[in-house]
This record gives sequence, C-alpha cells and structure tokens, in this order.
Amino acid sequence: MDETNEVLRKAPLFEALDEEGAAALRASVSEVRLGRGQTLFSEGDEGDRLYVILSGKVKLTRTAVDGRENLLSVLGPGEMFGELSLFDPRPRTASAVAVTDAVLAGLGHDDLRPFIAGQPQVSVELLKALANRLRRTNDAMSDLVFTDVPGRVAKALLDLADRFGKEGEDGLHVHHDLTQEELAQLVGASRETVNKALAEFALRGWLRIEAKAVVLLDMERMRRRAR
Amino acid sequence: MDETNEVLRKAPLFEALDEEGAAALRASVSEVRLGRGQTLFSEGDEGDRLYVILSGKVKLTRTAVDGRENLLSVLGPGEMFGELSLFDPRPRTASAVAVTDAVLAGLGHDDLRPFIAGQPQVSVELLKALANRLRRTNDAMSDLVFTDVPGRVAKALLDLADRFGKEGEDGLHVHHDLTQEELAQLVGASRETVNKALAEFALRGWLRIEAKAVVLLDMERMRRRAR
DNA sequence: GGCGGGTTGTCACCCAGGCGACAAGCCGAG
DNA sequence: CTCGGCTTGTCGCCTGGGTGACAACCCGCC
Repeated sequence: MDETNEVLRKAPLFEALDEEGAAALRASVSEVRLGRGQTLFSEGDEGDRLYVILSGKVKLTRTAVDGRENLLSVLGPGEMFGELSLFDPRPRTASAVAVTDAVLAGLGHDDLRPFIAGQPQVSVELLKALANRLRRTNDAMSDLVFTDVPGRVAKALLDLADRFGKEGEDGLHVHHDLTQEELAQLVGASRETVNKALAEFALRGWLRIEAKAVVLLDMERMRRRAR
Repeated sequence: MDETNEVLRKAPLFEALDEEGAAALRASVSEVRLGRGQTLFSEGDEGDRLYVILSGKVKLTRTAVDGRENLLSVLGPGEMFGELSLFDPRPRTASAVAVTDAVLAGLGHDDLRPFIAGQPQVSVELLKALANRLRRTNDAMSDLVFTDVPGRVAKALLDLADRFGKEGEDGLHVHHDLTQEELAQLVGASRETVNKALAEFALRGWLRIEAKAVVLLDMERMRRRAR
C-alpha cells in the first residue's frame, strides 16, 4: 500500500489536495488488480467509479455494432479514467481493458463529491484534465481527416514515446505493450496498413521493431513524417 | 439587455448560480456582436474569455498547415465555447467564426474564477459540459473510422435537427445555415461527396433540400442510415 | 437589369487503404 | 518437446471517396 500512496500522491488529482484531504480520500480508495486482457468495465455498464492507474497499462475501447473496435487511448501509471460518468450519470461509453497486468485505485462517485464541493482545487484539476483530453481528442479527429495512415502511426508512436519512452543506449525505447492490431485500432486503420507503415519506417532506419515495443532512432524524421 | 438576461439565465452555466451570484456575474459580462463570416478569435490567439451564444450561430474550426479546414462544431443560442483556455492557459486551438449574425456574452477568465471557487455548482456544471463534449467528440471519432460519408452526413443532420430543428407542417425544418462546403468540413469529407449524399437522400424522399437548410421528411429512415 | 463572386450539381480519373488469404514466427500450456 | 493459437509479414484485388474541372445557379451590388 506504500507504493499505492506513492503513485497516488503524484497523480494530479491528488496533488491538489491538502494533506488532510488526501489522507481522507485515500482511505476510501479500493485497490483493483487486473491480469492482462482482463476487462474492468464494459460499454453500457453502470459506472460510478473513477480509476487512477497505479501500475500497468489500460486501454479504453469502443465497439461498433458489427464488432469492430476502436481504441480511444492507452493509459499508464498516474493517469485517470472513468471520470465522465461522475458528472452525468450515464452508462459507460467505453470499455476498459488491461493491456498488461495492472493495479488500479478506484474512487467512488460518492467519496469524491465532498472534495469537489469542499476543495475547489480538485475541480480545477479535473477541469484541466478534461480540457486537456478534449484538446487531444480534437487533434486526433483532425488527424483522421487530414493525415494519412503512416503519418498517424508516426504521431501515435511519438505520443506513446512521450508517455512511456525510456532513453536507452541505442535510442528511445517505447514499450507500448500493444499488438499491431491494437495499434491499428488506435490510429483508425487496418492492421495490414499499420504493419506496412512500421516496416517502412524500420527500413528507413527511423526505428527498430521489437515485441510489443519499438525503439525510436530518428525522432526528427519521425516528427517530420507525422505532420 | 433584457434579451441577454433571458438567454443567459437559461444557459446551464448560470442556472447553477444563486440569484445573487448570477447578478454579479452578469455585471461582468461584455456583449459582442458579430456579422456573418466575422472571426471572433483565431487558432493561436491568446484567449482568456469564455463565450455564451445569445443569438445566432458560431462555428469552431481548425486549419491544417495546407489550409484545409475542419469544423469541430456548430453552436447555437445558449451554448458555450472557449472554456478550454480557462483551465490551462494555452493559446486557442480552434478559431471561432460567426455562421450567421450573432450576439455573444463574453466572460473573462478572472471574472469567472471566484465563482468556480465559491460555488461548487458552477464547476460541476462546467465539468458536465466538458464531459458531454468529450463523449460527443469520441462518438464523432468512432464515426470517422466506422461510418461512411453518407452515414456521417445523416448523423450530422440528425444532430443539427436535435438542436436547431423546428417542427413544421411538412416535416422537421433544420435551418443549419451551413454551406455544403461547411457541412463537408463538419463530417470530414469532400464537398462533392456530401452533395451526392444529400442528393441521394432527397431522391429517396427522406428529406428536401433548401437554401442552407433541409427539411427532414423521414427521420426513421435517416436514423437507420446513420448507424 | 446586368455582372461577378459564391454556391451547387455532376462529371471522369485515380489512388490510399480496406479486405481476404496465407505463410511463417513465436509463445505459453500441456 | 510439441502442438495450437496468437501475432506478424506480405500478397493482389477492389472500391470509397478525394481531386480537378466545368456548367448552371442564385443573390447582392453597381
């Protein structure tokens, strides 16, 4: 539970709280452990909890009527999701599935409300988070319209690099834990096309492909290709 | 200014305030009048105001490097925009342009802050609005990936109908005030394809096309085509 | 009432990228 | 060690829809 505190303290949502508030809130946290591939909640479920990722990665997906999937985002430690249903109590509009084994902190609707009312910093923090999300989503939309698949793949990799990248001897290691299929769903393209784009990048020496990871070798070129 | 109060009172953001707060906030409102086609602010501008539409319609657009445009949304009376820059003070990420002559109420950053701190209802209202926006944007994203252009056009029209439709003798009149070009930017397609889709719908008797408007005749079929 | 710029309707052409189909690897479970 | 099921690498075919190019409008303005 020490580790829990550690990550929680750094999560933006909690940073805003005074020590007393943070302690109180932590008391009402429930810890959830998920194995890779395990579903936390599904589209359409009733949901009244918000989650903060302590370790591991979680993907948020939407399923079309015909079963095809769309990946809204991949989140890692410190990031939060499931907050939408806090503000208007509608069913969940996306499913949450663990991409790797993961540990989450779950906060109930009702536990959180008093803090929103009592500590304006908390709502400001939430508003910031949502505003940010909205900007990113709008970016993604523009990309879907204007950028070709290789460009979107490049963008996605750079974004993943920002968040999960680790500087190594030979380049920036991005262990994204996604299959190419999932990567494809993330950028809104077919697996085949994503594969081709990756191969192309590798051929040009911009990156090296590893199992559920890539090593970025030429960020500059990647960035140029992305726009 | 009476009309101003009228619409403002009904805007969700203000509904949440007590009478006293609403009066105080209204005092710091500045009124802006725009002619059709006039730009309120542009991508990249510094922005510290939030706007509520009193009358008319405003479009939010993004421009790609090559000049192509993307229409994020069209907003009408009672709706709010420009709130993102309130929470993290980055430059505007979209431009706001009047689609028709319009009157807006502008609220400054600094005028609003005290209310967020003092009246939790206000921040809850803002959070709801953002959460909603986010859901809609996510929907739009899925549609870009999964739905073909005619489907997206149908969806867009139904959405516009929801917000701007007026029941008439012969069907639901949707005076959207958009050119086909703008409609195309809204659904992320070319003007030609949108035109073809509209013509197709008209041919099938699902709608009638009028200048900057359509009359929906068979909502059921439209809805079916949309999914 | 005639002119000019912004819309709309419709072509023909072309290509990015989806889809189906397989082969080859890789990995965890028995 | 071996088998079966994911995952990856690669085809070729086919089509939705973007692009360019006009002609016909429509409407406000001189």
